[in-house]
Amino acid sequence: MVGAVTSGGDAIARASGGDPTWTIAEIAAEFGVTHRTVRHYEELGLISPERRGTTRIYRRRDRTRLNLILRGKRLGFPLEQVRTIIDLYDSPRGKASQLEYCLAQIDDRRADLEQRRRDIEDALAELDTFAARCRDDLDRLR
Amino acid sequence: MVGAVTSGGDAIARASGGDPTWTIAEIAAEFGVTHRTVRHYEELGLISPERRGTTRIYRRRDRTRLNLILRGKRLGFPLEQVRTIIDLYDSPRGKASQLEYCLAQIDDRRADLEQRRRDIEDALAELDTFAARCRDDLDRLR
DNA sequence: CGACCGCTTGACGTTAACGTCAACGTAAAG
DNA sequence: CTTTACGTTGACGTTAACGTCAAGCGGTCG
Repeated sequence: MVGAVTSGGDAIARASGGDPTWTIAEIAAEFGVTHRTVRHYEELGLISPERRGTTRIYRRRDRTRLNLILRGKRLGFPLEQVRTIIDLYDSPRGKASQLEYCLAQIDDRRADLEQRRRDIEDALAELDTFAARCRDDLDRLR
Repeated sequence: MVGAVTSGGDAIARASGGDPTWTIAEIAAEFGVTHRTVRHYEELGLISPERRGTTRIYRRRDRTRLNLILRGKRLGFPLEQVRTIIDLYDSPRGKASQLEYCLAQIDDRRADLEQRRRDIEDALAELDTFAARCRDDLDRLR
């Protein structure tokens, strides 16, 4: 075994010289999903790990994407929409027209996220007033 | 036609004396969903409109619930989870034990919503730095 | 009175996001 | 060299959230 490994039950970095890689099982376990889920994301083109022969090899880039995907899911975005934002993040931005398109897309996403933020603020505010009423009622019962 | 109606293409309040009611078509149109969707929510027990004979009659209470449902959907909550929060809002709160249960539930929901808010803040922050980089690149192209 | 409109119920279809199962390859371990 | 563990490709199953007919009922308009 080579290389300084921080260990601790985590997935272990392979390829002593290069950057660390992970197997599908390690990735799945670490992100709290099944290997089927990971494969599903690949089928949809959300991630595209390298192959050593037929075996999938995951790198940092894939982990970054998985984080984006799972956050998107927590936020309730459909995977297709998650794809558009991932594609946005590594779309070609060489030409001015492409950059302007990116900026436009970003504005769209911003608007969407801010709508959700408002919804969340509203929901939290309602919960708070409801909780206050509950506490009042509880106090009055004593 | 009786009663002060603000009109304007909106659904019109019926039942001159009592409180306003709406048909399923009006409700659906106003909330931007299909009547099938409204019926689906009823099948899941999320709303339970009155009946005049066989026809559904929607009141303010149903509209409140529909607002909760649709906001829950925008936030990506499954309808079953939406139901739990709706049920929470009009659950019995006469006894202290019930009020304490409510407060506990509220804390759960709060935690969930705050996680989502963090996710959204993160996503917005990333979008912002990405947008800044895009604008930089764009400036440098001139 | 017939036609039409809106409402209702039932039942089957569809899409997204996986779950699950079978069958196979391969590489290290006994 | 066989067993065992992990990985891979299909392919079909499942659940949620509706969509989409089909068929029937009840008022009202001409």
